[in-house]
Amino acid sequence: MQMTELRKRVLELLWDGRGPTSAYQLMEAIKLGDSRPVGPPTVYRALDFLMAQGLVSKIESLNAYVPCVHPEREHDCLFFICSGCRDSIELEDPRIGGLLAEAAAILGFVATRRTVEVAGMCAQCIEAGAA
Amino acid sequence: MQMTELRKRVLELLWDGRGPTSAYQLMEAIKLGDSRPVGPPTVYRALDFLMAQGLVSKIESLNAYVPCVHPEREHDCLFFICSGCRDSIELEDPRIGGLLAEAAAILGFVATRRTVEVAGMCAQCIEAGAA
DNA sequence: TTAATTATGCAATGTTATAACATTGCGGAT
DNA sequence: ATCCGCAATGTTATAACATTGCATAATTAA
Repeated sequence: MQMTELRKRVLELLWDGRGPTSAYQLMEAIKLGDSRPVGPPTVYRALDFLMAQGLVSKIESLNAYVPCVHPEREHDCLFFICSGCRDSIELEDPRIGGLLAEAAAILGFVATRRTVEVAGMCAQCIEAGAA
Repeated sequence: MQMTELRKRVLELLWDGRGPTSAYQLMEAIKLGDSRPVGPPTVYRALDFLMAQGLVSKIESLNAYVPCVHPEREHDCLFFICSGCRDSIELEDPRIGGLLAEAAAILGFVATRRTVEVAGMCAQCIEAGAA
């Protein structure tokens, strides 16, 4: 289990990208770059690895991927996704995790993954008058 | 804007289904039933309508659809999705909506849609020893 | 009736993700 | 030295999910 060239490349592309990036966009970017082209499984495997390391999150409502802001910490990510600029804002709020844990406990449900996403429009895009 | 036969049929199938149902499963169910077969756009349009009415929610992390438990009320849905039985449990917790609204306000973000999903295993499946 | 709107049918295509199998390259054990 | 094991990647094909564009039918409004 190690950070190979390919995996590093995918992570860098995610950092460079402006907002959530789809697996196929990553493939395209790799093909255009210096590296040799890769197939879908290769990209998805790299993404799986990066997600397992907590370096990347998937935005389920977009089927796209973003680098995590706080790779070092355990992350209870919370995403705000702007339909104007297509970018996402990542926040942390332990209280939400707390409420979800509470609800899970009442149900006797053992949680393994959380998805909290809010779609809408960011302050800048509202300012800019994006409908 | 009305509840046509097709839309009613899709809603009934979602009610009858045990857990989140994909659009293609719905197509299959319609084909097997008495009605004449329909194509993907037809099913997706019916789902869009039902979601707009607040009768159905999409589970983003499954690409599948469930009927809403409280169609009448404004719904702040919160889904617990079991990887054992593939069923989902819908809850309401206004406090989560409150926290998300608070975070949005701080960002100046105008929210239009929320997705809160917790994956894991339900009490029954744990009991049954599903790994 | 006509015209406008809304709903559906249909074919093709686009997008996202995985299955199944083969290959490479590197480490250690015989 | 060679063989084996293993993680990573490559390759091909296909599964699964979703939309576009245009044509037709049904419903409503004037």
